[in-house]
Amino acid sequence: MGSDARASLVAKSAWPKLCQTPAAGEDGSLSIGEIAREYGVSLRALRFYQAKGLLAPRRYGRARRFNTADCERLALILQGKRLCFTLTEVHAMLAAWHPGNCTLPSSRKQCVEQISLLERQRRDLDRAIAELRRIYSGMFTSAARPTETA
Amino acid sequence: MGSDARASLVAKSAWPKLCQTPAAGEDGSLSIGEIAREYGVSLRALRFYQAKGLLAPRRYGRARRFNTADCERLALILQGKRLCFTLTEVHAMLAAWHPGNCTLPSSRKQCVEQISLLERQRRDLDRAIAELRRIYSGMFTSAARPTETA
DNA sequence: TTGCTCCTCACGTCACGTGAGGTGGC
DNA sequence: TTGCTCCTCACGTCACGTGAGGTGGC
Repeated sequence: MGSDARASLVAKSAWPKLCQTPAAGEDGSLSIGEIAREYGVSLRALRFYQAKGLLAPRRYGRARRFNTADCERLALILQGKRLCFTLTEVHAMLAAWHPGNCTLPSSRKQCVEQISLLERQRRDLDRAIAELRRIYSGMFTSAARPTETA
Repeated sequence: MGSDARASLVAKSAWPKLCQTPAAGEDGSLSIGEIAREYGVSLRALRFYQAKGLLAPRRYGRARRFNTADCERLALILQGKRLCFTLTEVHAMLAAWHPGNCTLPSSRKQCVEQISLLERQRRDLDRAIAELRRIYSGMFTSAARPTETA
């Protein structure tokens, strides 16, 4: 292991032109695989968030490196998704976001409107569940044993 | 109006080769515009359901005509959507559906599984709403007036 | 040479929305 | 000629999933 570490240092002191990837944990940054595991998201999702301008990891050659600020942004993105905001909305909120703010939605209006949107969705869900339960019950009454529901 | 109706009858008795569209209501069938208005769906949605094999209206030339059976199928499709089934699921349920059955899901298993899916979604919605309310409340305590929530 | 991790296209999914450009009968 | 209704492509939206084909270091 000791000779391996030394070999790594040697390689670092003579960085090749096309591959300047820091070794894992060397500068506290994470590879795409590491941040994916850490936050429970797919590699594809991370690349997609970057393509949409939500994340902007550093590049070392072609490889991505996510630092602490990137991790914080990802946490905010995932909070936004949990709260059912679209990525377009998350993008706008991140643009208006300032350090020290630990939650994504920054205005009362955003909260109120999202709450009423989600409450409407919940009512639709409640109706669907109630209708499914009625149908389920009807399957017993219309079946061979008409007294089963009694 | 009388002469209009007669003209329509004349036209019917000498149907042109490329346009055999029956006049509105003449055979009880509906044009795409009529069924769209009747059921509150878009023309695009109706064409999409047809492309997916969920509807199969008759053709008179290029125009579509929806008869009573098509209307019944559309009602079932819309019920399936209200119950949050995917169109793929609706397609399979329609294939297994037999006349006299007035609801779409035909097995208890389908009902039970859909109910548990929707209940899971409702729990996620509940959590999101609760989190948004906490954030909203926090905006008052962390703002200029710290006693506002008391 | 094999295995692992990373990369970039690029098409697929889901349920349509939205033009574009054309037809047909009053 | 205008207005209405219908038509067929075909690309756009949303948030990724899923290969395909290639690279780089151990």
